[in-house]
Amino acid sequence: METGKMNEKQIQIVDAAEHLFAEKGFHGTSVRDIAEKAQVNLAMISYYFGSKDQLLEAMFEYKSNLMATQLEVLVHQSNSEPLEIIYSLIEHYIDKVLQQQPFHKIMVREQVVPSTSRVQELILGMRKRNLEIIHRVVTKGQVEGRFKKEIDFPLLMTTMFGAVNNMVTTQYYYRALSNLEHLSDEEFKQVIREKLYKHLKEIFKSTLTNEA
Amino acid sequence: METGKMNEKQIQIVDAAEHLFAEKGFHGTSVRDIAEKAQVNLAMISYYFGSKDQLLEAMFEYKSNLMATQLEVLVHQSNSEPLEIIYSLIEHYIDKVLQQQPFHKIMVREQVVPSTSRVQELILGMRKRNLEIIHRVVTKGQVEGRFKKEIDFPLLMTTMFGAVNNMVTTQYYYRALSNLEHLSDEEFKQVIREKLYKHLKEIFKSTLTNEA
Amino acid sequence: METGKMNEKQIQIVDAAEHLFAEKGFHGTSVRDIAEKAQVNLAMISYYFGSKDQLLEAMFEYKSNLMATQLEVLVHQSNSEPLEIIYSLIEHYIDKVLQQQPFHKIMVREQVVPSTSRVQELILGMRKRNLEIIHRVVTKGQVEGRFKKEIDFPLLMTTMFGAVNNMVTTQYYYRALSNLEHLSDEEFKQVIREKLYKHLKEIFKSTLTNEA
Amino acid sequence: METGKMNEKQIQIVDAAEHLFAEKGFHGTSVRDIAEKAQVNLAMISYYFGSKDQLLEAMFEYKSNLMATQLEVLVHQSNSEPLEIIYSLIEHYIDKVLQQQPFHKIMVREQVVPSTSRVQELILGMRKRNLEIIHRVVTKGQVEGRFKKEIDFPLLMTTMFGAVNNMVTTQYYYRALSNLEHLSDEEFKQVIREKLYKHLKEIFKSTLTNEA
DNA sequence: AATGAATGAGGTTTCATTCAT
DNA sequence: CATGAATGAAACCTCATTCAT
Repeated sequence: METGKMNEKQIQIVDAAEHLFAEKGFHGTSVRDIAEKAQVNLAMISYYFGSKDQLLEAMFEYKSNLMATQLEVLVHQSNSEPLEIIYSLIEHYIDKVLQQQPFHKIMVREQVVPSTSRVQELILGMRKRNLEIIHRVVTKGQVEGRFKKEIDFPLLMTTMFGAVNNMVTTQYYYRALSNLEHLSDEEFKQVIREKLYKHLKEIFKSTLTNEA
Repeated sequence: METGKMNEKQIQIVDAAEHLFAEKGFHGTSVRDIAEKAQVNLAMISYYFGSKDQLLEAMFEYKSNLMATQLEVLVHQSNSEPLEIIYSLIEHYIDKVLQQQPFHKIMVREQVVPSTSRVQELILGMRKRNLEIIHRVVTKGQVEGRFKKEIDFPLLMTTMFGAVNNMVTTQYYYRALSNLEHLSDEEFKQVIREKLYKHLKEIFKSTLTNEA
Repeated sequence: METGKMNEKQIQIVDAAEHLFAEKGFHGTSVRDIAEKAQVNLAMISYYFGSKDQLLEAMFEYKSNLMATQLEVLVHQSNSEPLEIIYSLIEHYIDKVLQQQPFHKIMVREQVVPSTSRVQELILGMRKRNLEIIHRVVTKGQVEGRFKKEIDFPLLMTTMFGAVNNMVTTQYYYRALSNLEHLSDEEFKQVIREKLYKHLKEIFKSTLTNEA
Repeated sequence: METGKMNEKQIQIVDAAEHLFAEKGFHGTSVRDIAEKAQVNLAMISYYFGSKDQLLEAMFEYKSNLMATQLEVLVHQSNSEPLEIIYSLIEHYIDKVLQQQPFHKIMVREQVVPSTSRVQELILGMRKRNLEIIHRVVTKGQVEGRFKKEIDFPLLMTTMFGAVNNMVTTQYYYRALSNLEHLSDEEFKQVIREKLYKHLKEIFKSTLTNEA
């Protein structure tokens, strides 16, 4: 399945699958469910994607391509301070996740298993790419003397990924515990976006620099 | 299923299920798999737990009780500074998660869906309990003038839960990215324990206090 | 399983089974249901009766003995006219069925299959005995010149059995169609008892004799 | 399941199920048995009917429609005497039952329980329809002064249903008791058809009219 | 290119029964 | 004598996939 070569029906299917996998998990979703939600003939899924597994793979190929595009641009465009670049990367990541919530829920579930499937390869690839990009910026900051010398990037990334993913996957709890049930979904999304911006920036700042 | 009233066979089953659910997900695991792994007759699972769903519930009841015990003790025993108490709570939480890794992987998966099942109730309950405990300590710190006045507890908790859970569920990636494959599982566990201790303490410190 | 040698627990079981078989059929009832209704340990059913099948057999032995007792007496005691004897036999049969409704419902279900099980043997035996008794009376009536010469007893019996059984098994429909829902169960029972008395006597009279 | 829209495979299944349910009862028959007898894949039964219960329902919808067709015609076509119309209705009913013996055996079993399932609804519907039709004819006879004024239709119907059903379900006994084992099945069917014709006509005549 | 029909495999659960005590 | 624990067999159903058209 070559990326970007999906026709309308295929996208319908992937979209339906995305929401269902996010909600009920891969195994908890039947191809029948997907066909129904996508308003597509049951056999079309095998016809287009070969199998349910391959549908998931295609989805990851498709989505990971959609996501990994502009990071490079972000880094190179800005000539500002390393911390500012980091900030914009953080914002970018949070935005992406909040835009692609269902897909991230799927990732949270599927990354649990360290199997060597195509899907895990893709996740690892995404992680690596993200890590390298931020690594370069951080190194730059270190060279410039603005960042600490000893920094555990993977751990910092884990913190960011973990905090954001946890917020997305457990927003229901967060909403209840913060008494934000009166907000619309969109308003609530804005609230957590801003909160995550601020919070993660502070964490990165205090972890990377010596400033308070 | 009353908690703490499990016999040996029941514990065998729950243990087997725990590992399989963690690895392959709830729907990805068949009761046959569980019976096989637990070396128990297939029908015994229904016999003891009624159904696969109820087995999961029983597991959550059982485990959540195992986990929620000593937090209170920790808080009340120590008469030291609020930050020290917080630190010990953080350590305690990290220890628990690292000890109960399979169970936490299950939680990560199952907490995704905001349904109103018994399981989600239990997760919410655990979260609430944890939140209240830390809330009290933080409030104490605020009253004593040691902590900032404006603190978003749920967000801070989300960060801790997220970072730790993400580390646990994606340790495979972390290990690869940090070039720690040469360590034994146990050594690696020690490493991330210490890293998480330090890292989260710093985050809490910088978030709660005005110190660097 | 010798008849009449049942202890209290066994009778409890048979009673429970009787009602459940009547309501849900033999196969539709599980031994668990029976044990529960009889408030008896599950294993006791196999223990006392050997198997579910044998429980049914024991029930039939027990019940058929209970039922077949006084018919002979009825015939011999009365020296009155044949038609009067027939009448009292009809009444006796109707009374028995109305008293033993659950058991008759079971019979209606179980007599459907012409297998050669012990149960069907018992049903056939009961039928034969009943037939012989009425046959003797009818023959007497014929000899005395009061009854027609050509009479199809089995058909007449079938009519009686069929009408009464159908009334018992479908009393729900009859009650609805006759607008008798306002009556209590006991009152309704009295009503259909009297109706069946009268109706069947008329049928027997017009079938057996030349009178209007 | 829309009536009359069954394809060949579906009819195969329903036919197989009909015979098995008649012989062994609904619960005594497994879907495996049905699939085997219908020479059809096991999964097709769920595929076409959803479940075993729904298969029974579909069967009842299908059969009850097959049966309820020409009664009206019978009544309206004949301009003859009420009693003659009644006679033709009786014959029609007996013919139907003898043609559809397996289905009637199922009805006898299933009508026992006064639950509010779809199946019982359908049985009640059939009964009501039949009752209304004969009711109109009887009323006509009463208006014309040919029939008695006080007649219990439901009871008379019960007698007819009961006698015919009992004959069908217990024909094995009847055959043995009447020494008709030497006849072929078809011959035996003819015999009981004629016997039931004659017998039920006499019963209706003597019940409805004042003639001998 | 697209699909309605069909299916083999495997899912969970319930069953009647037995066994050790 | 009685029973809680255990089990093999079979129940019904759903699954992902394929095939003929």
